[in-house]
Amino acid sequence: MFDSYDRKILNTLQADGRITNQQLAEKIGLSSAATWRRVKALEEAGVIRQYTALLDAAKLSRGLRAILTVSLLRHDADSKKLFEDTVSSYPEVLQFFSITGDADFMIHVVVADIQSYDQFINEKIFTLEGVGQVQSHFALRELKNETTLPIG
Amino acid sequence: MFDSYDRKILNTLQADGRITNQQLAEKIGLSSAATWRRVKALEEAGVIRQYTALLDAAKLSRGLRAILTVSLLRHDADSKKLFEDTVSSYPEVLQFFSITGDADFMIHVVVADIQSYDQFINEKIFTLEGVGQVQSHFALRELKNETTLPIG
DNA sequence: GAATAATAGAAAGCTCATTTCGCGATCTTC
DNA sequence: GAAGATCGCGAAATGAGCTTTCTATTATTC
Repeated sequence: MFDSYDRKILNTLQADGRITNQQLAEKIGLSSAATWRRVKALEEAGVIRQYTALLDAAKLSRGLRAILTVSLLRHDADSKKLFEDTVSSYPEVLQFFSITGDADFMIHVVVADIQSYDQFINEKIFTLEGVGQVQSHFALRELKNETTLPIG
Repeated sequence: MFDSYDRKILNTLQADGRITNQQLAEKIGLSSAATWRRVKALEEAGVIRQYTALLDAAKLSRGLRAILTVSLLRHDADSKKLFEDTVSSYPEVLQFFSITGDADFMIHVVVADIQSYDQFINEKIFTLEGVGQVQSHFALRELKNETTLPIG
């Protein structure tokens, strides 16, 4: 599917999304034209979803990271859909998964401080219809926080 | 701390990390020279940590996302440090937090399939010294998976 | 309200992106 | 194993964008 050049391109772009095409070409050992065509093909195929700037949450007053697990009281399609759409729309929510295990959902939230968190959970979670068990965990330390997928 | 121009720059670069400086300048309403200086200052200050390409995990045979919670049997500094350094070094581990609650750590892992996960947890987690309770949750659906911080 | 410090924009030179073209390697079909 | 097709490469040219320097303008401080 992907050859060694593609893998090098993907790894390099994960490490530096703003590298110039020429530098990328030199790094992987192809001409700049060939490199450019491969990058465009990877974007076209959706392998590269997006380019983004990763920011420092603490420097932007978003120092508190919380992980919530939530169970719903009812599991009919409508209740679930409403819950999913509403939670997805919250900007404080960075990750939101439906998961296996005791809880139904895991929500990853970034806010300024514990006061903001209190406000978030009271106004934006507990007010939702059909919310059952909710557990909050706070990140004490970020030992690793990456987006870089290992490319095999 | 940050004025309206800085916030616009950060939001725009989060949405498109490879936008040209000229397009960015036009979008936020400053000259390209002024915009360029602000972007460099934000990079210098570490507000912008990194530019990266976000890839599609499924298209790269990394279709299984698991969340583990782990407790350690001993909590002396050396045991913890060894555990933290080792787990951080695993490429399958994208996020790794020390958290509040029953468990000590939360680990976010991306692998190809359930066989790879079995291999990962048996060879790379259970083999570590002092690992106690481990719980695995699997992501059934990714309802939201972003890196975009809300800028206030 | 004058002095000082920041910050803006214009212009210019330099770098880079993107396209077009032709070549060579590899695969397919007979 | 030869003819044709296909694919992907690199060279070169053009247009677009980056980065710096210089000057003007706008805030800030006393």
